[in-house]
Amino acid sequence: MKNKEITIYDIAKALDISPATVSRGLRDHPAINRKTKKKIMDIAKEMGYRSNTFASSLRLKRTNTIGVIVHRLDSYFVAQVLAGMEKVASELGYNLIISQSLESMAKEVANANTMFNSRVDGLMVSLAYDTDNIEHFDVFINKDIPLLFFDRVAQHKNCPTVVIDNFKSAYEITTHLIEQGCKRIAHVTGDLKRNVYADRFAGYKKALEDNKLKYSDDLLIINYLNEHIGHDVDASQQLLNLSPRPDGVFITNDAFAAYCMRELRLAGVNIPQDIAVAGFNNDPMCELVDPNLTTINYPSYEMGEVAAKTLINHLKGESNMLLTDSIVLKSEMIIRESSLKKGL
Amino acid sequence: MKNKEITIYDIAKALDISPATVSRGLRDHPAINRKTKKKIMDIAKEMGYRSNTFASSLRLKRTNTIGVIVHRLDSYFVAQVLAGMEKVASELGYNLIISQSLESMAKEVANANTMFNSRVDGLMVSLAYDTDNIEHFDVFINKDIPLLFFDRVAQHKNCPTVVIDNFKSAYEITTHLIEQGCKRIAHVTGDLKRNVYADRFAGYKKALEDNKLKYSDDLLIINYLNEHIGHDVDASQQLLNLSPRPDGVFITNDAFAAYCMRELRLAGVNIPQDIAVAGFNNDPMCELVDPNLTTINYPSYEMGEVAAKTLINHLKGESNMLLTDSIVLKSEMIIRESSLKKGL
DNA sequence: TTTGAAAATGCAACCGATTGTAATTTTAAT
DNA sequence: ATTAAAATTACAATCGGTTGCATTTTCAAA
Repeated sequence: MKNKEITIYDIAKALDISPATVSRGLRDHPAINRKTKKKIMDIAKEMGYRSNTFASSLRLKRTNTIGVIVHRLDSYFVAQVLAGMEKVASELGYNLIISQSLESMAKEVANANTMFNSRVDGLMVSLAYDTDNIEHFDVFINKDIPLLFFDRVAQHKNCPTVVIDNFKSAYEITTHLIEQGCKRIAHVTGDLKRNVYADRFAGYKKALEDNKLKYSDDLLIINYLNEHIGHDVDASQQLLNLSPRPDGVFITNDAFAAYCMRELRLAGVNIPQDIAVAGFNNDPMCELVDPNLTTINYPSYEMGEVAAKTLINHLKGESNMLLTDSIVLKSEMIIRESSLKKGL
Repeated sequence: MKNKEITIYDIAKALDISPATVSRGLRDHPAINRKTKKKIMDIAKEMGYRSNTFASSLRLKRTNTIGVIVHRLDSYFVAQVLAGMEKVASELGYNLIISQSLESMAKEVANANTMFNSRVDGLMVSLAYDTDNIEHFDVFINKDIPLLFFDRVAQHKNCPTVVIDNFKSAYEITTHLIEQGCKRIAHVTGDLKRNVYADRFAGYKKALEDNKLKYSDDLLIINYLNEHIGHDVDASQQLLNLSPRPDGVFITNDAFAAYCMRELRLAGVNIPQDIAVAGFNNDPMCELVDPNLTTINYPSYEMGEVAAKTLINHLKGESNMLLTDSIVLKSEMIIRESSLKKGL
């Protein structure tokens, strides 16, 4: 008895009206009389009715569900973005299905397929570390399922992106290091296939140029930016082995910057006197490490909100996101001790 | 044209057989001839068929979807648990719907309702900070939708739990502090409504007793354990204001312990000489702060795997989780500098 | 009271996969 | 070649909500 689900047919029978009327009444259709609606609503609540989403989805061919693929859940930035997305989605009546690629393109492909088979109404993606082609998203494009990239984006027809100006932020923070007296600034970053890293690298390089500092390839250290990774020959060793040693370093990820700072200090390096350090993201960790980490604050929660809002407005037909190429959010530098060679 | 979905009827027509045979063939039903199956599979792939989950769910009354409610996504521990769950779930053909309560019971109730309306086949929950009754999960129990708690659990009829032995771990780490010479050990923890905090408190207290140290209520500091919270009168201030000052503190959350360590050091306290500090969880942050943080390692990924496996095996009828009261995973102390007053 | 338009409701088909049971075909034994 | 048993396949109803169109009801104007 307790497992009996109430359907619109049960309600129809109880009120001696047709299921069609019940259906319309529940969805506030204008053709249904006010009083009838009231009766339907009341008895629906009383009987504990809940709409069967499958029946509805089957008929309507939509799911009110949005897929999200992120590189990893275990990241302050990602968690914030998801929180923003979830808030907007739940307000607007959408569910979120979340999966992580764990920085692997193979898993990303698998996730995309799962999302496709789950028939999400739309998809939001931040690419994995090593994704070097995005054909696995073609199925969405081909079926006109709206697709949006955020943060780690790719150019793809009909796909708007939500990003920050990585070039500008990197330029700004590199300039800050230079202003603090750094003459030889290293750059630790991720695979340059990803826009975020490529753009930051470009900004870093431009700042050096504009300040007549020479760039050389040995200053560029490509790393997986994962602080949990094995402690073999890693970025911090490479930094220490540079000759002459750098007097500043711009690391495009706070968690990894924190890890590097620890290694540098273990090697007897003073921060910021010997080497000034700047990170990226404004992870709360910045204020927990010693010295506190200079970084770029990233509007992560807002990025999630904007992405979700854009996609859902498009789904609801309230705006056409295909007309948008990209949405760029504001970001800002936050100066802390790790870069202050000469004070503020 | 490109939006045309292939159904089993299309396949049936193409092969001039019945849809029923196609359905059975696709699902590898034993009554279907090997060759017929092959033909069906081949043409299905060729035509780009994908099963319509709604039609299937509507008919079968299940969704192959499991709900997860966590207190917050932005936590190393939670992210690890989710990763473990996701791995198991995707291997066994289940999708995950994830939502966060943000430590608010109201949001947890809303999430539970959403999950219920999404008709998840099962639900896994780690309770919010301030949840003080769990009636919002009754609907699941009443409909025989399996429910499982992990980490922050509650006693509820027919709900197995997956946990670690918080009492034992707390006892162990408190004893360690005592062995290091601490005589007056404070305890910073969360709301004692939550089992994890209550059990750890009990373990801490028992360790004091067994070592003839006296406990008094002023040593107990209840806090929201959120390192992002406002910097007003918080736990670290309370610690500093204790008189006499404690010489050790056991904080039940690494992120917050790191935050406290920073505040203590800013106040001129030497760690571990003046105050030894121990945390809980083995967040990677432990190795990034200075000094490195002594803690309890928590098998988070495995906890996710075990929880998901337990629930799914139950759903598949391969085992009956209702016979299980709780599954306790191993945890272990990791000693680092923050507690080593006298070395190892 | 009649009438016609507007408002409200009902009918019935449809969405696509599943499954008990009936019907057909194949296989093997007589 | 006959036939019963076994192996395959087909039929048709079902899951619950939605919607175009037909039908009925309401209500005000004639």
